[in-house]
Amino acid sequence: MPAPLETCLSDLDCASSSSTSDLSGFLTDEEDCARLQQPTSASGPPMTARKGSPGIPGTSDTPRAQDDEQERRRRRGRARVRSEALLHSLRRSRRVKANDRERNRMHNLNAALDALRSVLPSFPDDTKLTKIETLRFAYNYIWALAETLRLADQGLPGGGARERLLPPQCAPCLPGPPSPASDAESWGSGAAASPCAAAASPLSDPSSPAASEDFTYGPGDPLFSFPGLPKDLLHTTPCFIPYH
DNA sequence: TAGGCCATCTGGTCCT
DNA sequence: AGGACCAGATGGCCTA
Repeated sequence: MPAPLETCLSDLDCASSSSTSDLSGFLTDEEDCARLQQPTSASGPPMTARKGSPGIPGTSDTPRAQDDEQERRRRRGRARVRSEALLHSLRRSRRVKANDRERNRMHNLNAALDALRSVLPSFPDDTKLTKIETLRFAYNYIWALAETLRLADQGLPGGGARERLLPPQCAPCLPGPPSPASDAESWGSGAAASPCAAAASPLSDPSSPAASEDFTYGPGDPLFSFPGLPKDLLHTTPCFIPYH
């Protein structure tokens, strides 16, 4: 694992050549490095030209002391350029990795949406639902299915109502193994993670959005046409997701 | 050509 | 600290 960014940068605060010698790989072009430190190196001798001993205190105005001071400035400048390059490189590397994760996450989300589309009734023209249409349609579809079950359980004896009323497209909602069309991993391993788990609850609940008068579906709305469901049910159910 | 949809990048925030 | 999640920005593609 790479060292934390802050650690790397604090290591670079020191301008000595020994502390930066292992970072030269981050700069691909030493010439660029030298160019970027213009303020102190515009016309000075090369770094290796340093000769003689460090300046003696009290003699900093001698030509040799001035050369040493210039050399120290140049080294600090080079170290700063290297540290900025390292910072940029590490930030860039983390950004690229984060972008990759984000891309994967969105791909997984799209795969889940595709799985959802696959268990929804398809339209005759096979038009692919957009994301928002898929979510609204699924919401309405689940609501209508559960409402159908509720009415069927009220009016029909025995437990056959489900099998008779559920359209074949909703096989994953029936008890038993999940449909091959749905990727079990996309929904998680637990039963609660199943898309069918969400279908059961909100419909008979008086507090459900279904009971709200706020939303109504428009006549002929294609997203409210469910094959296999009683028409009179569809024409009396409120749509609690606004559809424009 | 405007508007809708989408993929991707990005920085911020939250969570483990 | 690193990953997940989120929302905003941006640009490409398509269609009416």
